[in-house]
Amino acid sequence: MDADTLHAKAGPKSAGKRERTKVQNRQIILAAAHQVFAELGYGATTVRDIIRATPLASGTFYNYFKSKEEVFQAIQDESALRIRPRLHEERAKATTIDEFISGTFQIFFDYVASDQGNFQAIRRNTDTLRVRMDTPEVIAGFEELRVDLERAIAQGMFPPIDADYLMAAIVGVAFEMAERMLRRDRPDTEEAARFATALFMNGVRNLPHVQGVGPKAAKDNV
Amino acid sequence: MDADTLHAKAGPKSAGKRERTKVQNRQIILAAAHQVFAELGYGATTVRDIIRATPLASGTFYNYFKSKEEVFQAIQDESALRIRPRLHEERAKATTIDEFISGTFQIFFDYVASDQGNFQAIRRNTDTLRVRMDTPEVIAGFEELRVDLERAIAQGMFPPIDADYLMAAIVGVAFEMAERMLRRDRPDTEEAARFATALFMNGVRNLPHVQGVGPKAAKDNV
Amino acid sequence: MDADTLHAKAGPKSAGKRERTKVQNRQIILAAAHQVFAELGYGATTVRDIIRATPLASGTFYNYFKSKEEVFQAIQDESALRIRPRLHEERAKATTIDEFISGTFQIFFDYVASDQGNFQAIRRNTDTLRVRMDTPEVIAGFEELRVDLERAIAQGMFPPIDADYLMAAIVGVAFEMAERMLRRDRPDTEEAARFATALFMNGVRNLPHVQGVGPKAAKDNV
Amino acid sequence: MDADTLHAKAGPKSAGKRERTKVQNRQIILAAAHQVFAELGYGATTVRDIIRATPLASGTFYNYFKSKEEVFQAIQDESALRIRPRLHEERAKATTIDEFISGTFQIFFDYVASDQGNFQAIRRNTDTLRVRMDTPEVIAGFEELRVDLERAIAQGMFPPIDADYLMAAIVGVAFEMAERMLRRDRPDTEEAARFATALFMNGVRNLPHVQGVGPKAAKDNV
DNA sequence: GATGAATGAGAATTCATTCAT
DNA sequence: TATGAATGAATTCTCATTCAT
Repeated sequence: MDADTLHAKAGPKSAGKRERTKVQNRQIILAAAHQVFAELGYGATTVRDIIRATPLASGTFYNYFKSKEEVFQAIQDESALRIRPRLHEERAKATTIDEFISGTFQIFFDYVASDQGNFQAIRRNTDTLRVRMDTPEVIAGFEELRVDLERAIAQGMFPPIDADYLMAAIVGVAFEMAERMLRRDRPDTEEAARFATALFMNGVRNLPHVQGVGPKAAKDNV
Repeated sequence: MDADTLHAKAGPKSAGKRERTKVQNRQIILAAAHQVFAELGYGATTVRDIIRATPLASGTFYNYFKSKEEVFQAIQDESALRIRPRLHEERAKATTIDEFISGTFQIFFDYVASDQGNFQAIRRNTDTLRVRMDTPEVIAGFEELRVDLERAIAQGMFPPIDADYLMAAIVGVAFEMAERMLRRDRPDTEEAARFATALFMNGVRNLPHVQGVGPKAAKDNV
Repeated sequence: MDADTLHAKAGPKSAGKRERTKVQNRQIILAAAHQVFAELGYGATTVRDIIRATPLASGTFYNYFKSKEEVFQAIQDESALRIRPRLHEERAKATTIDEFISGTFQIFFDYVASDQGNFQAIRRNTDTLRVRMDTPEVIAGFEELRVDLERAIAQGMFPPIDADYLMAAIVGVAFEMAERMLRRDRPDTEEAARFATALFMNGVRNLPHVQGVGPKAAKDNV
Repeated sequence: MDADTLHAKAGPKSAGKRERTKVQNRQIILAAAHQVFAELGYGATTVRDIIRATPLASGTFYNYFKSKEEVFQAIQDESALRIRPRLHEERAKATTIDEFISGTFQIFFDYVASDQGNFQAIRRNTDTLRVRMDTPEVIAGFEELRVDLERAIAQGMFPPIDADYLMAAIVGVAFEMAERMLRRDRPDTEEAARFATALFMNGVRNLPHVQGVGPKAAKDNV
């Protein structure tokens, strides 16, 4: 008999053991799925693999998700849900293009670096190079960026350019660079943000110079 | 023992028959795999799927390839052989960053827009549109880019920048913009290439201007 | 602890509440099972199906019944209680074979034609129409017939004929004709009962004559 | 190396070992399904049960049938296919109602008795009282009976009665009585045919009399 | 009593691969 | 070499039932 049982009437905040176990199990499954996706790649992992990485019974999985695709989408959604407010807030504060762009990349790379498991589960795949499912939350995140861009254009911060393509370019660079960044020995989010920002601000010819043609770590992991 | 086999023994003239059949079967399998990868994506396709898309018997598959991984590799090799000339020709002509970048995007967007079989747009659930990019051909194309990029830096055409990140940026923009482009009513590969090239050459502030805040087509297809 | 439970403890007046809920739940389960058996057929329905058709929790089911077999039995028992009066009334009035036979068919065809919920017509594949007869009520109905028939023979209303075969013949005709009847445009239970009764009373040569070789409706629905 | 291999070119009749094994396996599965349906009833048997009653691997089942329903239908079809010509031939020879009716029942009951496994598999069910799937062949058999009846009516052998209902009545009596007959200690097909014929010729009051109210065997098996 | 999540046995089905023909 | 049926491990998913709350 634990504390909760003793104080079952303490208030609405004590959700009850049942409720807590449910939330816990969902997290257990999501964490296990992370792990397995990151190890085997999305295409190669089976529901069994996920269950095996869990102390739960096979049937329990299906109390929470209908398929591995659904777990995957849940992971994506949670991710998008966590980062979206931060990105939006940062962009809202921006008064110049530079702030808008650099803020977006910095927040994104920081998030990715702090939540490696999540991002790697989504992006790193041994067999297929890219699997990205557009869950409602992810799409919403893209849309939010586009709306923010259109607002910035309307306000005159940006010139009247193709917001749809610019959104795509930002998203593409963010995701693809994030993946590369995580493969490096010591991911440096500021370096990545600086690179991306410089590219968007001044183009290829004004990117920061480096020693040699590229980082060693990258070569090993093509 | 079928007619072909019987003929093969009829005389020295048809001695090449067997050889030709072997080559043909290999091509049949590769073509089928090509098709199926494009439809289902590499991760989701099974050897059975490939065999089913073939007039051949299941056992025959194993006379040519050990697994779908091996077919994948073969397609990559063959497609690299086919794509390389186009890429090489274009990039070999490039003497400036501008030509290099614009050539790359133009080729890629043209390729995506024209090669229907490879880049089937598939709708998932209700509102999500994804484009299959995990196809041997595409991956080979990116590897090409990577190699060329490193060469260009080594030759001094590009400043000594982070080639790994630059490749990622190009790939990300290419991918993501391609998807957006395909959603538009009448995909305009030159417009897309112009946009991407301008971004990489001069940054956000010098992108081509448009009427209104964004193209109409994009709005319809969110 | 919900409102009902709280009320139950409010005072002596609602002391019967719990009892009433128990009876209600039993009825809820029986009604749901009734429905589901009619839809899926007895063989194909699972306990889960029954629970799903209920607002109750799965565990609750087992407070009332041990298995679907037990629910089946309970429905049979209850329906026998409900049907018996009608059957009894009709057959009790019968003093002749004719009345017995015609009463039986008339009741059965009326029952089938009227009780929509129980006798769902199901289409299999493309062209096959079947009528659900594997429902507790129907089975109970046939058992009734069997008992009554044996009683009638024992009472001397029928000659000492093979009751087992006669029961089989009546059941077979009832089943098969009922299905045919339901396929017709406007099922006419009296016509069907007249036909069956005439057959059993006087044989094929004295069946009611019709225009043409067969009813139009029947032809349309083969 | 068996005879077939040695004489592989003997002619089209020697189907080759592969072909023979295929036919054999199909028969093995059908026979096992018979057996299991008869033992457990259609509703309760699983594909696994059928496979278990077979020396074959689980996957092999699916080379032949997609589900237990399909096996069931195959059994029915084979059955119907075997008996239909005999029934038709007999009815074609008939010049009187009596011959038509008695021929039909006699052939049917003989067939059922000689092929008990088959019929029981189809009809005897512990859980649901009746499962009969109308496969194309079975439907064709019913239709054939109806056509024969309509022809007989047109020829004046039968009076102008409802052929559809009469067909249903004959089918119902045949199936239901057959089931009862098989449950008896020593199935007597002539007795059954006599009973059914007498019923259809002269009605209930002229059925053959028996000692007691019914056979002992029947009582045990209700 | 009511609840409904957990359980894990077991059912349906697919898979890659082999091998006799 | 081509064939394609056989294999049985592996996978997805459902089920009846239990039991802590």
